[in-house]
Amino acid sequence: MIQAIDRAARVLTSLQGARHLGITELAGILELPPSTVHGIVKSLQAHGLVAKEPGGQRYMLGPALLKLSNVYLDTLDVRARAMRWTQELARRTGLSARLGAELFDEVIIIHHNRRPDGSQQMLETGLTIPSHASALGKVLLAYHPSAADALLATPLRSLTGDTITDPAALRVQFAQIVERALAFEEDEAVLGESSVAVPVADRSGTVIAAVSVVMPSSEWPPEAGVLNDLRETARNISRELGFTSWPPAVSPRDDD
Amino acid sequence: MIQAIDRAARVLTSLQGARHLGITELAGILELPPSTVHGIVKSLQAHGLVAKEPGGQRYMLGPALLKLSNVYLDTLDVRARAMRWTQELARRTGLSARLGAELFDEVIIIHHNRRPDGSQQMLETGLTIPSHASALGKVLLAYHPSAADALLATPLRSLTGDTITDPAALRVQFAQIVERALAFEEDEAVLGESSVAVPVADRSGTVIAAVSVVMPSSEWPPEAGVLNDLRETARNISRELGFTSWPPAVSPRDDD
DNA sequence: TTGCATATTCGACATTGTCGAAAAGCGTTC
DNA sequence: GAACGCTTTTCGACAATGTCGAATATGCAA
Repeated sequence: MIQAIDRAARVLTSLQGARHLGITELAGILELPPSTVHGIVKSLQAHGLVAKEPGGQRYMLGPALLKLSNVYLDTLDVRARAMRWTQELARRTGLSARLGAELFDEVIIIHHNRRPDGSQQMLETGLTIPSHASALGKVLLAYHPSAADALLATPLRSLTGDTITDPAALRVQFAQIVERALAFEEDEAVLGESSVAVPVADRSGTVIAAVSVVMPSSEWPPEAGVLNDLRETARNISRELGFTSWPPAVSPRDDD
Repeated sequence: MIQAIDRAARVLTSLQGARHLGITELAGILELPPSTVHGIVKSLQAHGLVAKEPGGQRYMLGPALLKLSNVYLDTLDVRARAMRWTQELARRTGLSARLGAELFDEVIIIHHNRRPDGSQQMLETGLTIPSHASALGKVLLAYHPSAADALLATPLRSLTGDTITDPAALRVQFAQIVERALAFEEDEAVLGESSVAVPVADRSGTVIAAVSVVMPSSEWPPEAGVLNDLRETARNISRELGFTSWPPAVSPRDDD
């Protein structure tokens, strides 16, 4: 691990949390001398990864990140394949559909279809949810034991009163998830919101993403038709990616 | 400029261009030994800025960029203020509206409202356009002379047959743009598409963004009403940002 | 204007990244 | 099915590079 790059990435992460920070504040967070931090920030700024806030002496994240992330989304094969299927899923179920991928101990939403009723809904692409509190995340963890082991070895944060933070309880769920290729979550991330998720596998059989539908907890549990639509969606996407032997199995991974 | 960070950023830029690259390919592009590149890529990967492509030995941009860029958009004060005004602009004019900011020699679209007719339109947020070929970009250059000087000192790329690549011609336009607080572009970026843009200034009077409406070239030129709506929009956003003495003037900048 | 806090510059030092060489994987060909 | 060639990955000595203290400049507040 190259120190300078590690520090640069930590600068970005700090700005991700705090939005606007001066050199001294950053130096405090990173426990480094201000002059060192200054050199790092200037280097990032030269590439547009960090920008000086207009009319201030503090720094914020830079526009180059937006361009990079746009290309990132374009690069994702799963996303391109999944889009038409999730749209159909949202249409058939009348619910909002999400496609999520693993980002360390969180799930990041890489595509989203609003529920068709047209109610005002925010743009969710790019949002992250702690894996243990979401159906998407539980799917990804269930099929990625080494990540699950690492996560369960740390204390888990509770987001609502209903978030499951007990490692043993989660392990039981993971086993059931793999067995049924289906994960649930009731009010565990957001009160009043529940979801169901299924795995998406690529040609090698590795689970690389998950699809979910989100519904008001008042409509819980989902009808059997919804579960079938969801399963079909994941199956269709996986098939497009070259995976045919549904359901997927837990596969050992390199993790490198 | 810290060398390691510069190299890391160049890795990201290379992946932005090529989507998928192996260590050897990257080493070729950056003109560095593969072992050096490997160290850099691994460091970026540890922070999710780069990821190994599923089932391959090449690398691509990573999901952490999406999270960072989402926070970037959230931190932009202009964007938050502008959204309701551009929506109104799109509604009144029946055209698609854009909000753009400077990213080196390009404009990056930080917000977008589709034209209300509901035709299928792609998501433009995050797209970049060479500044000299867009109305948004020409506004930003006209109010940022040092950037304009730097850009005009380099050869300009032609995107369509109508792209203006002559520095002298552009300088003439810049003068007119500042005078009228209005920039035009006819088929200069995309054939069949033309646009008009106006500056957005912050409390200090610095032009930090631009708003535009895009229309089919067949509807060119825009009616006076459109120009008025556009001007009003920019004025309202600027006022929300604390700038009152419309129109903005070219202001000297630190550029640091 | 003065004073304080923060950002920025500079340069000597030694920590840190670099890069050649060697090893390990992977895919492909014969 | 085994051996080749290509690419990725590991390792460690060297010196180039980043680091950080001190000094300076800048900006904000009183």
